[in-house]
Amino acid sequence: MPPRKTKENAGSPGRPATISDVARLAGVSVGTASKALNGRGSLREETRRRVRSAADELGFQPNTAALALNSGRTYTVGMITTDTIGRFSIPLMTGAEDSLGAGRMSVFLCDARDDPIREQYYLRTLLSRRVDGIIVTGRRTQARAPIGVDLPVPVVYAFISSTDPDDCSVVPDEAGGARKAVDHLLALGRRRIAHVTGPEHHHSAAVRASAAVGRLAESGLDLVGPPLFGEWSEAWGRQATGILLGADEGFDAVFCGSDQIARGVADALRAAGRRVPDDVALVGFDNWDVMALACQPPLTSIDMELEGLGRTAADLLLAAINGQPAPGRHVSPCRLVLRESTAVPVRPGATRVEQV
Amino acid sequence: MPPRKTKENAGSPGRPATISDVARLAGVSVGTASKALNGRGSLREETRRRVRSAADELGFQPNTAALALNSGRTYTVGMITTDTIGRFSIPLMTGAEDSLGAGRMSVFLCDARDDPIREQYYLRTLLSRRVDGIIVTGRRTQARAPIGVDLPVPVVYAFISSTDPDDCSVVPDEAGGARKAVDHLLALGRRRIAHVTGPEHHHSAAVRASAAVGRLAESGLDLVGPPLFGEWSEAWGRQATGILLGADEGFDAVFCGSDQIARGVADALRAAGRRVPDDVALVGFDNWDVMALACQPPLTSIDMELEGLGRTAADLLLAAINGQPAPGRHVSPCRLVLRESTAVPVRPGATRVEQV
DNA sequence: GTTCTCAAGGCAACCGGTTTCCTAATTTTC
DNA sequence: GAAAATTAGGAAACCGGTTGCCTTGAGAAC
Repeated sequence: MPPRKTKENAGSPGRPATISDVARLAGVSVGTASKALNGRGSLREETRRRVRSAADELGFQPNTAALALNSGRTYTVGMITTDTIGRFSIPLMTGAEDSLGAGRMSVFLCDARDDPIREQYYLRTLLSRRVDGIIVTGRRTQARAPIGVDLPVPVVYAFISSTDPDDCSVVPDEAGGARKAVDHLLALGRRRIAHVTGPEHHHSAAVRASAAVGRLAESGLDLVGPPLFGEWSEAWGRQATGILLGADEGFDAVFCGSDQIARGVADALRAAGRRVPDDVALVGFDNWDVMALACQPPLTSIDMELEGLGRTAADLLLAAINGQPAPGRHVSPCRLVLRESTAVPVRPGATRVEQV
Repeated sequence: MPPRKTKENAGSPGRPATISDVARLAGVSVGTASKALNGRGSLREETRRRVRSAADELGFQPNTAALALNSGRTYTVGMITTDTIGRFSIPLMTGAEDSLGAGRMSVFLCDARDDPIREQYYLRTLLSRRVDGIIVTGRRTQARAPIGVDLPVPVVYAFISSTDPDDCSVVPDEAGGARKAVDHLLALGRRRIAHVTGPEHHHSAAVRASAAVGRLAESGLDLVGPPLFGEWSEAWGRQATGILLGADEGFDAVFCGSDQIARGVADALRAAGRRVPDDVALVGFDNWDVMALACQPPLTSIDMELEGLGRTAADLLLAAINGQPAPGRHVSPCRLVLRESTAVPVRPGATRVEQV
């Protein structure tokens, strides 16, 4: 007795069933089979049923290459991370993939590793595969040269942006996030705020620092000392704390350019006997759970909502594919996430208000 | 004057050039154009040149859907992460993508988010797209039910493994890694070793713990106290350290089930006045740079070489696609990475030997 | 009984390539 | 100078679907 073919393995693992197989089994022509399966043409209900059950029996799945060939659409998009896939790319990818999957699009993943040659190679590959659109992401928010000019498909930049203002980019409002951090500290009554952040030449560090300085100026205040530019590391956070503690000026809050730096600051403050948040309130940036939650105490931080950013980018791309492009920079707000590093000590009768 | 068409934007952004366009421009038939571009048939060198330059001028890239249709191969593989894309998936994906890209394969990314429905949906999608193969990854090393039976394409499981021993799986040798950690501590002369790790029901925690216990037993030693099962968090590391310090037995080393736990242990030890590595040597697991390097002191750890694992998985998949399947579990070794948390204090005349 | 109408479904072109087979032109051979 | 051999390149089938158009047959209208 030959092996019984079930619905699941029918035709497998040999060659996947084609519509000709279905048509033959149902006793109709391929054209009719196609119409039956897609609800086109005028067919008897009984015929449609026969074709459908034949398709089921064979486990028929239309070959998307064939569909692509005559629809001109592949229902496929490319996602190029210009630098290595990392902590920032993941939520972006997850969000984008989420929206695209809902639109029945599949995603080609391309990791260009900061190599322009790889990038162009992937671009050619994607175009050759006739993707319906491309999402470009990266680790840095700094604007970059467009990935190509006059491309035959729409492109959306997510997190990073394109230097061409007519390209569609979706970026987090880092400056707004920095202002929210400062506003929060001011609302807590802190007036002597220091800023420790990453390299001065790093776009995010520069933007966040100048936004923080700007907001303080609006309140007639100055930062305690200049912004301390260094590395995006805990070690730098610890080191910078030493600098702050050694200076003449006192401080009652530190706004950090990243959660890693903030955590280094927290550790160094604790080692020096300063209490967080009582003596020094602390705000980080990124809301990276691994850092923010493990920090002692857990860290108030600015969340760039990257997953939402990825979803927005995907939605804009889908719209562009459908002929509704939305060129330009789309700035999406950051969110302040409150934790104990800025918690106001609970006083009887006081109500804790979350501000966003 | 009409916009000058350059080599880059020729034909764009309208419709991408087809081989018919190339043929027409070169004044030959499509068949001849195809032969010229692929080095087939017998053509005059001058004709080939004419066709090639026409293709260049139009920026011609063959439509891969058409290629797929008559070669039966799509040069495409699917990568399904059964649970959310995370810290472990990234190096796996990077490694796999690396090997696959070298084989001119493109990668479809599918994030199943621990949802069996999504997983099956993605599987159907991939099969409909006629991928040449599938890589299944996940966050946990525990064996899982096969993603499908009698699939028409080869499947390789990476990091996770399939419960079907005939499926091809590539997994890290976690037990071997744990033994390397214990061996290292023993070689340093430590005899009173404790173990702090994740949840008891978590496969990795169980495997690593029992391998550590087993290796100690081979040396006639016991763990200090039972393995401390808890969470994969720094907080648990700190808490477990409290338990260890409160117990009667002394300890001179802690092997931790993860770098996060190890870092919690390091912080708690320091807070309690114990020196690392002088009083207590510390080994982590995962070699997660963010944790291992920021730890004070930097953490000796076990690296599962996930990127290599991803590459291996991809290589095995490519081999299977080319008719050379290698069924079964493929175990790949872990590597001990030495850092200061187990550094032997430098004595004059002593040479530091790295052991792997 | 003849013509008209309409439903049902087959035929074939098409999407963009590759490849096989065949023809026409040129060169070689005697 | 005619036959054979070789070369260059065109025509068409094919991959797996979709779709417009045409054919067929049955029932309705006259």
